[in-house]
Amino acid sequence: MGTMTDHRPAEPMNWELYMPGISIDCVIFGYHNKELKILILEYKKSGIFALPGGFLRKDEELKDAAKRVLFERTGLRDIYLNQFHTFGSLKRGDIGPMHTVLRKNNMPFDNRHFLLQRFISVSYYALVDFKQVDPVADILSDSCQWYDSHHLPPLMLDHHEIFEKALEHLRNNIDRSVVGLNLLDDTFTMRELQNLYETILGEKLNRTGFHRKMMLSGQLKRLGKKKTGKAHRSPFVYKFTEEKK
Amino acid sequence: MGTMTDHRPAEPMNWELYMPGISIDCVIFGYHNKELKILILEYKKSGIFALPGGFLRKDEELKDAAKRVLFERTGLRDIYLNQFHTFGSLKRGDIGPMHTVLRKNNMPFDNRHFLLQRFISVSYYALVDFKQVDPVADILSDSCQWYDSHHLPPLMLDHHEIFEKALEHLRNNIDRSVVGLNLLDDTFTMRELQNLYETILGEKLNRTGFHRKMMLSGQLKRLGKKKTGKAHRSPFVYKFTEEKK
DNA sequence: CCAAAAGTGTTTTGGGTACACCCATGA
DNA sequence: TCATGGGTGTACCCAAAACACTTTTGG
Repeated sequence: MGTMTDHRPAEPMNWELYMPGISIDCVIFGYHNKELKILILEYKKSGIFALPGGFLRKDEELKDAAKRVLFERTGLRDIYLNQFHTFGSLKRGDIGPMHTVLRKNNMPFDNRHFLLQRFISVSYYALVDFKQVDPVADILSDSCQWYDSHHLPPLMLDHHEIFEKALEHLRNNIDRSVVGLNLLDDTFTMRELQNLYETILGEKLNRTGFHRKMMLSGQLKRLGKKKTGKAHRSPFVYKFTEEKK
Repeated sequence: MGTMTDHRPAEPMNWELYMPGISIDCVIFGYHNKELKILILEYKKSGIFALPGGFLRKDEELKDAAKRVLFERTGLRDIYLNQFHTFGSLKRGDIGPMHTVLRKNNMPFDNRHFLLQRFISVSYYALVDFKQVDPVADILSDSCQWYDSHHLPPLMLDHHEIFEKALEHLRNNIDRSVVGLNLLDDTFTMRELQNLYETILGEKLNRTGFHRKMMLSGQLKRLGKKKTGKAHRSPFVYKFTEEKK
């Protein structure tokens, strides 16, 4: 769509309401066509790509801020959000890119502008339903869209490092979380679930072993058969016993 | 000892050099007499207990800041330091305790004092050699000492929650790190190493299984026998093959 | 010789992988 | 009936746990 909805800030931000020097960045994972997708936004007219991020309000819990940022960028609420690291590299203090953004947008600023300071980034990752996301650009960015994780545009500052660390955490925690819950349809075949796991982990898994492990985990409930129209036995479809978050 | 050494700041801090709103807290684990110890400092004349913490200089890498803070509080360098979480609860904005500290110390301040703002805390944990630590109080605190992790004093703000999360991370990562390297003497018996693991994990471990696993890990080198003076076979002593950090 | 703790060999178990085989389906 | 992919039983491997046994030491 691209239309501005009322919950998303259309007015210039009042920087006084925000904690200086602290940003929140989100690595938002989606899944489509056996590809792991990441949500990336592009700043207006500048050709600068970045993870969707935001800032911490002075009266706001850190976790709430992450949820709000995610909501403002994707319209999604109550998503599984995981804080995984805080980045504080001095390279983050490179004001070049943001300088460009402000200049290209004819926004007045001096060197003490809120956006031109050093930030440390408290970073979260989220798994969201690819199909339910309506990426909408905000006042500073003119595009917000999914990129295949293998073909990301060059990202500003250390955002690529942030993405890599998020992926590392996602891979390490894949067994402890119900990964498919937000990344697949309500019902899915075992092969579809396995494809998702293989995409995230970046490696092939044993088919029968995967099948057995998933069934023994108790996370799955088997429903009826699915007609594929293909020349082979029709697979069962499954759903997660846990409710969608 | 308690004497001020030259590397520790004796002068009032120049708050201009520091990032506002960002603190660094360290959960420093030691080990002694089958007890897990935590380093806690007490603010002068106020009866307020806190984790040793500090602030991030504007020109400083986050990780370097954590190392510096640890150094200033314990005199230890180059310790295994692990960032595990960033805490941002609004309760952290409770200025009561710090207000008390400043007042009791007759330090001039107004409500915009650096220490009286909301902080988010980037938190690290470290494993240090109990015996090599010379806890020295700094300008704001009048004691800095080890506490048994089961008998901590009431800690300010959310510091107890920080400690609990650090312990959780320590337990989860115990297999992936050479836990005893800084927590035991240079040489130790297998039983002493097992005692350490059991103390950290808070549960009994199988003796023979532990023995075998440790030997197979390749982390240990067996040295000579140790005379215990007890009425039983004398154990071997071991050391880590990896160098002390 | 006994008790206590250390060290080690043997057995059992359980999870993971590999492989074989059957099943269902449409061409 | 063949090819294809889904589901399941069986065999095997390896690491961890459980157990038994021996060794060493001081009393």
